[in-house]
Amino acid sequence: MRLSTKAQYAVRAMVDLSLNSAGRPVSLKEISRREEIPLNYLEQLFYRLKKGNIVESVRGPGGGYILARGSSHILVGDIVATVEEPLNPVACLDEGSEVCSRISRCVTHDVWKGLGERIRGFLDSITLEDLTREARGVSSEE
Amino acid sequence: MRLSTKAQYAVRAMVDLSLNSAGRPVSLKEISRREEIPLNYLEQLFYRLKKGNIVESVRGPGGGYILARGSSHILVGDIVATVEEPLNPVACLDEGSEVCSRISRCVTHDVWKGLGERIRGFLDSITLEDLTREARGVSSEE
DNA sequence: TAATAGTTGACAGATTTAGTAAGGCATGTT
DNA sequence: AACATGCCTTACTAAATCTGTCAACTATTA
Repeated sequence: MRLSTKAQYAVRAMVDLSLNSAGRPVSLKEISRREEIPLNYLEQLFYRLKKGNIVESVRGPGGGYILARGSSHILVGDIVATVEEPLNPVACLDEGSEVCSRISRCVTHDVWKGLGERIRGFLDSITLEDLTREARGVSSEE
Repeated sequence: MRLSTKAQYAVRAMVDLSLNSAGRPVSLKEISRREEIPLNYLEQLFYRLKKGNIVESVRGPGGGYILARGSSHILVGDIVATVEEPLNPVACLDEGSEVCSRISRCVTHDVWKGLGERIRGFLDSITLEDLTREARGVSSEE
């Protein structure tokens, strides 16, 4: 029941972006250095994040990425779902899946379905703004 | 964010066991046939389930497995945690892990911690009895 | 003592994941 | 126009994990 590093990196990178963008675009190079995430890997993640309308890119020298909307309107669940395709705990909850097998199928099916809903519900209850605010608090305490 | 088939199989097998044990032990062979789960794989699972004190074994002819306690006292979370070792969404929540890296660590750390608690909480809110009762209802409806 | 059934460890094939590499494209500055 | 910056995209590989198989062993009962 592990979350991929994609999701972990993506959330960390988004917090970093939100924290360090003072109106200007933030380059992946910066984020890569600060968060110690391989640049090429970040590029893959931001390619998806852009397609998911979570960030926008600014090309050319001095370019980089900016948030597509206010951080209070970006949910952690959005970020995770964008980079980690199937957030469902089991395969038969995905689109166009076969009917599950045998007797107790519907029973356990509902359990996994409920679990998936809880996971999404929790991640959707936290905004990027929440994390950014908390991060500011944490770093100023030490 | 997938649950392993181990966990899925284990829960299905436990429902089957609970449903078909009328006082007598149920052999893995039976469960394997009904649930279409490879026998050798089931053996591995029940080896763990026994060590986790969820089932007890009866050896010899006519032997098999029985529940270690009433089905209302067996939680789905128990079953899943027993066969799927780390139920934590990220590695740094496991025992004896290193400190996470860089700035936003504590922030995202708490998110994953909360997520893990929600997952466990949900799975612990469902008993084997719940599933068994529901399974009886489902099969009699068709 | 033979048959049944659980016990246990080793292992292999398939799949997924994490990360690397490399080249192309678009944009702004000089 | 040319160059530098930095995003965009595909392809690939090494490692880890997952799923399932094999095989031999031990305990129990008829």
